[in-house]
Order: sequence, then structure tokens, then C-alpha cells
Amino acid sequence: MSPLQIHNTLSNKKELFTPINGKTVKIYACGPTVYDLSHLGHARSAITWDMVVRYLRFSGYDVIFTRNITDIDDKIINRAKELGIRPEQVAREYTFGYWRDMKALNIGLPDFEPRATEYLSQMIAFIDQLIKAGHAYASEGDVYFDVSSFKEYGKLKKQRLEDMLVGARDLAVSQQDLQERKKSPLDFALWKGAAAGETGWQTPWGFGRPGWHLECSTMIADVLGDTIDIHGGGEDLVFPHNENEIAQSEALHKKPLARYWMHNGMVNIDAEKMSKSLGNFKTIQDLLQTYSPDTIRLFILQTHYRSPLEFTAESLQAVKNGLQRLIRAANGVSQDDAEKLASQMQVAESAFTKEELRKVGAAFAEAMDNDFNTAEAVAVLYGLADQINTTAEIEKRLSHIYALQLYAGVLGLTLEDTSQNLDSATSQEIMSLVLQIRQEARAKKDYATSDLIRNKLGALGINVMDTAGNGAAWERS
RNA sequence: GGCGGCAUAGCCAAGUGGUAAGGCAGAGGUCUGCAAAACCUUUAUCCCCCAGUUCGAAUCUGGGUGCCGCCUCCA
Repeated sequence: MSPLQIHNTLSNKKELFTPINGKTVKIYACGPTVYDLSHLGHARSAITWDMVVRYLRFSGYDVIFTRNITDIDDKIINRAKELGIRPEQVAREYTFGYWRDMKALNIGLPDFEPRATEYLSQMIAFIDQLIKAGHAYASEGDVYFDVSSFKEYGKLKKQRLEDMLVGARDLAVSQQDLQERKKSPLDFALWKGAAAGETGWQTPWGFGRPGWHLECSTMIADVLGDTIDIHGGGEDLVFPHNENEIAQSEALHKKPLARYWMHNGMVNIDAEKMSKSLGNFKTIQDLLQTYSPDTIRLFILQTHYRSPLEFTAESLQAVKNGLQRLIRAANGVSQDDAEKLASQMQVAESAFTKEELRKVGAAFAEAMDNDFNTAEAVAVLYGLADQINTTAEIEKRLSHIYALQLYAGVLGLTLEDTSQNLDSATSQEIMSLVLQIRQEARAKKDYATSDLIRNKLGALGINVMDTAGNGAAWERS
């Protein structure tokens, strides 16, 4: 097994990755709250975990990957009010939207994808256990986690309780009535009371809905177990979300929630974080109008997952241009090669075992083993493209094409050549051009040429029909 | 105010002690009827500034400056 190193937010260091149980790796990543269209920030997060899962599987691990969907939340309820529809409808619409976008971006399906509304009974049981264990208390229809009961609170964010209290003071002033129900401003809601008629569920503590952090703790315990190998999420979730997950789960189970905590960096626009609240986001749907899924993925993977990623149209265009070279190389530069490629992939696969490609594989693995350094891994892909383009030896070309496709695939890049896919407007123009050339041949009484065109088109399933005075019309037969 | 992170060429971006990957853009060239593609050459004596440690630092230490994130919903 490879000597994979992973940066762990808990220790703030790179650590050698060793799974709890042999080759099995249990991963949980925080998914979206479905109240609006997904944007590039969601894409970065999803692509990051997709890349991690793909590489771990490529390295020989059996990965169990779980990603949740938060489908009940204040933001969803507020959105529903704005739109005048039920929260369930909002959640359903944007859940489908998320799935559509993830599929478009070639992101693999998680092995489990629990939704918060499927976990009410488990969440209620979780709260009940926390109360019985003295880690939570009910207060006027709400239930709060007692932060003072969990000594390690703040270990992920690495902030002392006293310092956090200072920070929480302003909030306490602005939300006086809320704070009066809590023992400490740092205590967070496990359950929020709701008025009758609002969306909610009945519990021993009253009618209401779950706090946001609770679902992740509950789902992890239910789907994967008390301690998982890797927990992933956006950097902005470190505090309070992930910190609170740790508090809930570890207070109850007395075991570490996750051994490795991984966090992806934010996407910035004009040096500011892309976020819903700032309104400066680019939706995945919008981006896909202009850029291919591979372009978006390569744009994200050319930066290390923990670094901030600056979004500009220029850099996305630059990636698009660079990707062209990889695609051309991966699909054979000439038509000849493309045809041979299909029939000789077997040859390529056997040639792939040769020594020179071992070095390429080692370079790729070395990059990825270093905390998933995809920027370096991408450089390996470009190196392969150079090799392909500078040799005329067919066997070497094929084996390197095989390697390029293989490693690109580990990064989730398809390198699919869509350069010859024509839209219908373009097809119309081309037919118009062909028929114009044919018309000029007929005008010169060059019937050999005009008949050749008509017969060839006929063989392609296109009927050409000459008219008396309006040139020729065509249709698919 | 507290905590954390970042500063590398025109742009994007790797590199955490051994003498600056890769991509884009630019320049020159080869090939070509002309293009395109592809290929070759070229583009940071230097990695925000100052001081220090070291035989040796973009990489370590200290001090500045600037930017960002979290502390409130957020991938």
C-alpha cells in the first residue's frame, strides 16, 4: 500500500495515512443544504472528495463514501416562504438540481446519501442519549448541547473556550432572547422549537426541528460507525459545524469521530469568498454553458485542494486551452490513430507495463501521495501528452495514450473529445454550404460532381430534393 | 478584539533546507499552397520587505507590510 500522507486539520500537519481496518476506508463528507442552485464552491468541494475517493480506490483501498443532503433547515423554510411553496418542494427541486449538476461534472455517486428528513427518529434518539448522559439540556422547547460538559471543545479549531466567549459576546447582545435560553453563549441547538403549523416533528421536548450539526453525527454513527477514517468538508465548516459534530459524537460515544479531518479551500471572486450570502457566486449551470465539465474539473484540480482558488474568466479560459492539448493527445492526433486506438488498446495495455511508464506511474503516485497534490499530478499528464506528440513509434504512442487516459481518469477527467460534436444550427450551415457547392456544379453542368454529392448524402440518410426555382431542399430520410 | 492561513514570472500555479515543476498568454523558428494542429527555442540570477540561523533558504527563526478565512448561515 502506498505511503499516502494526508493533512489533518486536527493536528494541522501532514500525517501518514493508516486506515483503522486494513484496506477499508470510511469517508464522510458534508454535502449541500438544498435551498438554491449549486455553485462553483460546491463543485470544488464535490470534485475534491470525488478525487480523493477515486485515488484511494486506485491505490487499492475499499472505500465506503457517504455524503449527506441537508433537506430541512431554516434557509429552506425561508426560501419556501419567498416562493410561496412548501419546504419539501424547495428541498426536492434543489436536490434534483444538485444531482443533475454532480452528474454533469462526472462526480461519482456516493455509496450512501442520507437525507436529514430520513433521520428524524435517529436524531431524536441521539438527543435523548445526550440529555441522559448530561451533555444536553432542554430549555423552553429547544434543546442545547452543554459545551462546558465536553472538555475538548475547540480542539479542531484550536481555540480556547475563553477566547470564543469573547467572540460570542457580540452575538449574545444581538440575540438576547435566544441567549437567555442558553446556559452559555457557546451552547448550540440540537433541537429548535417551532410554532404549530410550521414544518416540524413532535418530540418529548416539544414540536420543532433538528439543529443543523446533529444530522452529520447521527448519520455517521448509523451508516459508518462511531469512528471513521476521513471526514471531509469545506474550510468554512471547521467552526462551528465540524467542531460541534465532534462535541456531540465524542461526548456520547467516548471515541474519536474521525481520524483524519480534511478541509478544502474556498473559491474566491475578486479576492473574496464566493458565497450565497455575498451573492457573488457562479452557478454550475451557468458555467456549463461556456465550459466543459473537464475544464471546470481541471481548473479546480490545478490548484491544491487546500489553497484558495481565485475565479477569473481568464484563468478558466487558460485551462480550457491547455485541456485541448491533453484531449488531442489522449485521442490520437490524427484520424488514423483514433481508429487504431480502438482496435489496439489491448496492445497499449500490455505495453503499459514497460519500465518507462513505471516511472510515470511513480511520479503520479508520488504527487498524489503527497496530500493529493493534483497540481503536480496534472503536470504528469502534460508530460505524457508531450511524449505522445513527440514519438512516431505506434506502440509507444499507444501505451502512453493508455497511461494518459488512465491517470486522467483517476482525477475524474474524461478527456472526451467533443470537438467534433455539432449543434443543429451548425449542421444547417454545413448543409447549406454543401448544397451551394452542388448547385454551382449543376450550373456548370458538372453533373458528375453534383450526383456524387447527392449520392453520398443519400448514403448518409439525407435526401436531397431539387426544386424548380428555389435550389435544393434536404431532409433526413 | 481572538484564532488560523496566504504572499513565487503578464496571468493561473507546484515546490517546506541543496540551488525555481506544469499550464495559459507573449516572442522567434520548423512544418504547411495558406492556415490549424504538432514540434523546437525563448520568457523569474530570483520567490512581499528587513534582520538572523546555516557551507547552503523561496523553503527555518524574529520583526514588518499587504491580503484572505473563521469567530453568525455557508462547500
